Amino acid sequence: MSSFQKTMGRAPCSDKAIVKKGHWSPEEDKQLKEYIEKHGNGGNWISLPRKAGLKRCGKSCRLRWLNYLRPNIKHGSFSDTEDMIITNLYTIIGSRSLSCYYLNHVTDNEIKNYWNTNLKKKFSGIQITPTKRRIMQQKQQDYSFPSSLDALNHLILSVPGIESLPIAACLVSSLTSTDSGSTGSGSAATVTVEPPLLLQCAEEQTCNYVNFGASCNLSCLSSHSDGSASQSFGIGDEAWGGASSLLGQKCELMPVVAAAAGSIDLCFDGYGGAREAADQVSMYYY
DNA sequence: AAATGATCCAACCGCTGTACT
DNA sequence: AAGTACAGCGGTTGGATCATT
Repeated sequence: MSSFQKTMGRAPCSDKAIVKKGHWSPEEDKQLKEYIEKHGNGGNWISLPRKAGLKRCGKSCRLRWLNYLRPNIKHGSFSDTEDMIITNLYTIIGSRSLSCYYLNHVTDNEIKNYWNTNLKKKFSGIQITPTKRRIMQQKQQDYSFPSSLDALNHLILSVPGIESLPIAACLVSSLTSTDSGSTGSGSAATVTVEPPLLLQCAEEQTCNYVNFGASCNLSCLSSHSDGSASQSFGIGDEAWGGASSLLGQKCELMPVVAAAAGSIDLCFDGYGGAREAADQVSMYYY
């Protein structure tokens, strides 16, 4: 290390005269792998490439090791369950690293790429504001679950008649209330769903919704793609009237929901009732 | 078979946070 | 308190590959 680097901070990672960029060759991979397996990184990635005889910067070596060379890294397609976990955690928490925690042997970079190339399009137009995310994270702590996923799974499984988790992708939509009424008072909040969160079904079919209200009350409704509700009933004292308003007036089925017609579609709304409707977030499972 | 456009994904960039001196 | 090294993150890039014409 030069005296400059020793006194003034990290070595530059962009010295093009010295540092090679771009894809790694098999020889470089072998060199890096053998060195790390023999010596470890020594707690110093910056000096590693020099010691290993590589014309790469330390950061590049670190990424190559973490994302590709280290043992037990999985590459390839994701299962439905993994898809669900990634979607949930990436959407709710906004963290790819947390997804890594649940999906052993999958790198954050791979999750990020998978999200960007496969899932992002699926959920385009759906946005979680920092405020909403903060509320959800707070609620997650309130429930004392290690993750939002656990909290969701727990709540879903607590519903009578649901004995296994659906193979699910999670859609998140924001609901806005046109009044500040409380479901607890018996008045039904009027809820509108803002496009393009709900999209038109390709063909008429019936989907079954289960809405998890803020007080774990349920509304189970069936609707047609034209928006009409053919059945509506509540479970519990405070069935969320807003849901029927939603289905009766505005509901248009999401393509992914429609694709799963016949199965139960779960709408989780556990992060606040009509009182907090402006910050509500619902998750639709199929 | 060749050209073109779309998609995928490894790698890079720039930034922030944290631990340490 | 300030500087340094490193980890980690989100965003982006560009080459490789695939699909379509």
